[in-house]
Amino acid sequence: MSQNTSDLYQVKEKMYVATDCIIFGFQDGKLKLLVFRRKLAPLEGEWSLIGSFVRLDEDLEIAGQRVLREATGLENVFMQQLKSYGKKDRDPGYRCISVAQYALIRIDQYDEKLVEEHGAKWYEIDHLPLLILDHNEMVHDALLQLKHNARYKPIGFELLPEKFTIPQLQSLYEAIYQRELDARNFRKKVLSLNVLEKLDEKDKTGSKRGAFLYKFNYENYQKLLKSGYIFEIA
Amino acid sequence: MSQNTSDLYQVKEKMYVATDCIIFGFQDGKLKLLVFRRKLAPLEGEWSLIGSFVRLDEDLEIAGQRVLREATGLENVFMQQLKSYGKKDRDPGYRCISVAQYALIRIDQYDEKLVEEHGAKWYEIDHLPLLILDHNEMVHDALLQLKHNARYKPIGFELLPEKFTIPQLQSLYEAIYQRELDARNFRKKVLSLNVLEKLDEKDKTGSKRGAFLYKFNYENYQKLLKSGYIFEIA
DNA sequence: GCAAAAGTGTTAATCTTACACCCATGT
DNA sequence: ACATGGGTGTAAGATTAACACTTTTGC
Repeated sequence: MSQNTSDLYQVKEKMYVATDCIIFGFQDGKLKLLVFRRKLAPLEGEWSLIGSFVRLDEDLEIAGQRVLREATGLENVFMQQLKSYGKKDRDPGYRCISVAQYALIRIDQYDEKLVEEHGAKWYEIDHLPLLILDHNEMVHDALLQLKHNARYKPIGFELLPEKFTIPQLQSLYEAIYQRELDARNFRKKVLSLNVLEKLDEKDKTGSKRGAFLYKFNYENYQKLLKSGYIFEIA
Repeated sequence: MSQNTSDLYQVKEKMYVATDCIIFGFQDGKLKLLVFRRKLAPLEGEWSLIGSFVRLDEDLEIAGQRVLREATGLENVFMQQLKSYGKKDRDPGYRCISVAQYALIRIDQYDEKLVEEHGAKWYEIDHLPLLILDHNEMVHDALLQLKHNARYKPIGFELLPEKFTIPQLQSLYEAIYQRELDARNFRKKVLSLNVLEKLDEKDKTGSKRGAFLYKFNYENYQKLLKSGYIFEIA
């Protein structure tokens, strides 16, 4: 009976639902995180992940895409739910639960300009500033998840340009795993999966000799999955 | 400017936050799910996961433990967050986001009685009834997660009694993975991890000869982790 | 011509898989 | 004595890990 009473009581208790975005990028061989100066009190001016309250008339996933669009101008970005943070006192102002979602975006000149306009900054993942609330915890959890997921799913490619070289891909994985990989074994492994399509172009930015460019072939990846073979890098 | 206006507007929009529990158990060689008859309109009497609104003054994790306690009488149960479900129209009555958490519990006679008192029923995982809302989707996602996590973390033991035999453990993993395992290879693998402590007792319920009982040794598991060796079963 | 990154194979070690018979005991 | 599940080892195949030199080209 006391249970029922309390249940009825609780029915009235709505709370704020926010979504915060952990935005990863890759540039100059470094894994980077996009952080923002908070624009509202309390904690105005502190470093923070970008986030927003979820609207009553929008799906959670849509809210994440909206936040990203409003903050960076980017659309159709790879995004995946991490987990929800719901400690009762995680936000000092009011009771608020936050659904963290992480995004992988391709940094290029265009993006960088947009980002600057929005007052944001890319930080190297191992030189992050102190973030508000539980945002550092979110980043930590997201990085663990990224390390894990990049290994078993081809999500790393979301961080690279459409055309990339094998050394670039290796450098990305080294940044994610935070350890060095053997170039010969790495090349052998990724090529053996048959999901990379070799192009007739070379990228000369990385060396005088130039390295061949590749594209990720999604159809071949689907075939790989159907064959029962397990995608795994490192 | 229109962004700012809408942001301010949105600040007022709270919503219901619920948590739903996917409760797994293991009995008679089968992986089972605990489902409940919904007690409130709408959809009263339909099969459902057990859940509750999260209270303003309780952590998300605590809410999960409370739900489980109220529904089954069990305390200190293994529980882990799955993900949050936030489609805007997932609940026809009102806007509500649900944080799904999955629990692993040891079924025994005592538990079964409690469960019955609460009007719940254990269903085999591959003969589930139709559940309300997006609950079947939650179960599906939880099962995928369980398959994955049981492989890399010693959470399977949460489903077994404190003392168990190797054949029981194998049967559990077969139920989770939904495929048969080779008895010799399985035994070799789990014993090689050095996290099982062999007891001087035998369990005779499974055969005339009886099988030795083992206990999971958490300290040894910690040592295994520190050694850098990767826990993996199958 | 030299510095700098791209590209290429082999071997040993490890891990995984497949597979068949004897053991202990209750009936 | 027999039926039932418990317990044991080995060999072939697959995967991983370690390792060094040649190629190309801009300067």
